[in-house]
Amino acid sequence: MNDQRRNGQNEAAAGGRPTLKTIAFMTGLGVTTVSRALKDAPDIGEETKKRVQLVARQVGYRPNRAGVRLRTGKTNVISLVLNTDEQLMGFISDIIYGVSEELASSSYHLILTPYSSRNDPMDPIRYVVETHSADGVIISQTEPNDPRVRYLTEHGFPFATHGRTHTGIEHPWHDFDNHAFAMQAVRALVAKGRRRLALLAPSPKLTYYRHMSDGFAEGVEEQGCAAIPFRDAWVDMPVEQIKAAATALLRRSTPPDGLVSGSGAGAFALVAAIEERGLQLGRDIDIVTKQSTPLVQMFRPQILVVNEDFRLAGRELARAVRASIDGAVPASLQTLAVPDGVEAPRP
Amino acid sequence: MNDQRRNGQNEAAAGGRPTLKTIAFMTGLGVTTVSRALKDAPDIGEETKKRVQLVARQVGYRPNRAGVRLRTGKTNVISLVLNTDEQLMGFISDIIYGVSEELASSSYHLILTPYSSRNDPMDPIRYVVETHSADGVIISQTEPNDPRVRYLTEHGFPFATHGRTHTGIEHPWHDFDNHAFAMQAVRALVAKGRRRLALLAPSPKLTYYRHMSDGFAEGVEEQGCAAIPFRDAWVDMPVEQIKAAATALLRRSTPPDGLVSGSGAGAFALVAAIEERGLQLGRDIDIVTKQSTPLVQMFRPQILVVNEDFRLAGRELARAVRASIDGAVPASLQTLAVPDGVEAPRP
DNA sequence: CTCAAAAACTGTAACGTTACAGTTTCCATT
DNA sequence: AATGGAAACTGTAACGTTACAGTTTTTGAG
Repeated sequence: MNDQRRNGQNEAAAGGRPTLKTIAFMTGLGVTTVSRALKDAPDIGEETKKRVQLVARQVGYRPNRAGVRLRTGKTNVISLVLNTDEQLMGFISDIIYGVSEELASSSYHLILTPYSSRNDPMDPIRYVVETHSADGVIISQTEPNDPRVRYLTEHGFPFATHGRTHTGIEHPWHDFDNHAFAMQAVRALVAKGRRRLALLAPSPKLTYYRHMSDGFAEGVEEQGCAAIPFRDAWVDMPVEQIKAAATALLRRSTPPDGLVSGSGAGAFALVAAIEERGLQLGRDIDIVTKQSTPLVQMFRPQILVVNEDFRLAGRELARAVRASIDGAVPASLQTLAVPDGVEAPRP
Repeated sequence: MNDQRRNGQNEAAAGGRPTLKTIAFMTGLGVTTVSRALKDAPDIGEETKKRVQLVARQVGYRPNRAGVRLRTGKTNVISLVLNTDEQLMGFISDIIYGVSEELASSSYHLILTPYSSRNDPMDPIRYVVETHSADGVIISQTEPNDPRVRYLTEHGFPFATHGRTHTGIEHPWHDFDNHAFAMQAVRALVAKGRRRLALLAPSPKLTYYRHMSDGFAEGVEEQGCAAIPFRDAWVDMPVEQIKAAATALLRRSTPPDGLVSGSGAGAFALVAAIEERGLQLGRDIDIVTKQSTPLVQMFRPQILVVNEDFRLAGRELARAVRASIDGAVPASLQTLAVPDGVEAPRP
């Protein structure tokens, strides 16, 4: 009698989506048992586990995220922190897709935490940590002495960065080997007979500026050719400005005959400046550029390209934060994508 | 005595982040009163509200999302459903940024729900509805008879679409006026003396294929010029294929002298095909293209462009879902972005 | 001064989950 | 037959919030 009344209350659950209570009622087990059976706990009988899991599947049980989160504190969310000011960062979508791919088979949801350069880049980081709105974060545009890395480390908050730092902190990261890229680029240009090279590098405040510049310098030294400074132009500025700077560069008394572009978009600006000046790609001058989509290459087959796989970056970053959340040591979560080499001009 | 012991228990809250209990303890009020004071309920005294809100600010109180979500069922999340197969959908990042901008000032978080064309596009939609992992969804790549729109409507689940449908269902949407775009493009080309026009349209399965094609046809009729079919090529296929199709088109006995491209990336393929054929842009042939970044235009100043603002689209979509969640009627949540007109070639 | 009604405030329960501390059942030893 | 212990299962409480149904206090009318 008493039991019947108790069970009667459970019928309430029949209305919405199934909960542990629903399954407990259907199997005649306790809620705790059901919970433990579903997570394959050792103190539940094999027979029972099978039965519970079967019923759970039949009724389409999905754990209520709010319940889990409230009880355990685990959000099952990974936050990707993005700077929304970037205009030409088309590859960002590839990173996002890569992260998504990796998280698809997990229980994690991906949330985007945007910020504008007009505000403090620390704001979104502090927000996530303070409100614990995610279990881990992915950040990009890392700087040599990145305060976000310090903050996250100090707070023991799991994260992974796209790009390394010089903080002296061992933290999870994924990076493209821009040093190798620049060296390969220089070698390829020299092999084509170019002797006066210039590099369109990223903004000096970013870590990979150093890597790319150093690689370039090392390549130039190794090959014994001339490096012509590409002043006041970075890959992350508006293409019009890059083009203007490139035009100025080409007007010098000793213009470069080989250019290296640190981004796919930058290459367009360089090509535009070159052709406007009446020079011919492949004859008067050559370009090696990074590319993430075959846009430039299809357009100007003479261009030399090195592929950078941003989907891979997204996957690696997601994997790294996930492992970091699970307690892996940072030093084991650092991956460097080595470029395949310079792709020859298309026929 | 009894009271003292009770309050003593509250000290536990001092450890982590502040909760309603913390504020209740600090102000000597009940938890309920604090909760109501913070949401400006009418049955709380002005004096008390001020005091509570002050303390809340001082201790940096932020409502626990899991608590709210568990109790009220509201997730404070909006899901953006994305097809991760698209390679060249660089503008997707602009939509994302637009959505972010609009949600930044609200309590909503943005979560990304990806899917691959290899699976059923309904999967992510069903997932969100069944698990109630968001309060509303934004979907793109709408088709005339989109099953997702039917499903969401039937389930009374708030959503907004990027692109209209022909379902006969009044639902929230934002769209770019591709009909107007195509007509403007035709007029601009005719004004330049072009008489044989071809359109690089989107995939026929998408709703806006109709809009753009109809606009093109109407323009051609109005201007009394010839429409040359652009066979087997759509803006959403790999650029190499577009280029190949364009090359074939230009080899016809009566090739077009004016091209309309439904996407910025497509324009690159067209320019490549044109120049490879030895034709000169602005002299032998003209192109009108949609663009979201000034890449093409900077590169080939002769090109005619119509701007499409994807950030705006993101903002409008976010606004629409939000309003839809708040119960606004769908018919009031439909916005059409009318193109500014064709931008003249740059000097 | 009384009393009704309005204003201001509060305790309890519940959302769905899991950690913890049991309790019951069953079996192998003595 | 008693007993110790392992195996299998369960109830309670708590995470932080809010709806609901109160209770206390204040106010104003008579």
